[in-house]
Amino acid sequence: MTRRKHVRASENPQAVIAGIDFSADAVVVARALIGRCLLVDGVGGLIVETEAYDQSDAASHCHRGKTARNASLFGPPGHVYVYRSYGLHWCLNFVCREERHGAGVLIRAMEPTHGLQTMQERRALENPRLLCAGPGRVGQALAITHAYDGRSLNRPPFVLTSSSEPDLKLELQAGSRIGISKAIELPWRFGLAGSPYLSKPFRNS
DNA sequence: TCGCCGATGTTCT
DNA sequence: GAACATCGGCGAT
Repeated sequence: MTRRKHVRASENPQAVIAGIDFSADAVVVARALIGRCLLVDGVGGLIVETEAYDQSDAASHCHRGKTARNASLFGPPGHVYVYRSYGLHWCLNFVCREERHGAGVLIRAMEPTHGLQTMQERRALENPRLLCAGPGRVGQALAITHAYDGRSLNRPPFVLTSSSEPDLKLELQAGSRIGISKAIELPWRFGLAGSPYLSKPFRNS
């Protein structure tokens, strides 16, 4: 029997964080992230909405290759990619797949659980339901800036942990991604079913 | 409740 | 010059 050529992602232990193998496909990582707890300097909550972006996908920042802005998308998996959206908002992504390929998961919404008062002050907003309901809002609530671009999710200020109840069955929803005009047919938006903290409800299908 | 609009950095045509 | 992985405010329904 010949030696296996296929390199299992688990052979890259640095890419496994909180039980998630970030060298897997963006869709796999995007689904796995739902229900995980993300803290930045001790502030954050449960991830309830994500979107996957892949190099083969015309809507992705990495589709047209590496530039100064998206360089960290082509770096090691399990790191962070931060970009400025519409010149105003900082949006948080997790890099996945292998180096050189470029792929990531956009964190679109969270359920605030830690540092609620800090997030309310940063957002100048009381309503917990709207604190992290959208990628720009997540960036503001967690005080994300370009300074975090390229950092490892495995090191401070980032802490990514499994759910406190690992046996809990999370019901996931999938649908079209939001705010894009290309590749809208791909059902690469994922969310925690029934969560009131989503940026937008999922259409019933 | 809906839709338009302005703010504005990076990239592409 | 236009598009863009957005958001909040405003006026019209």
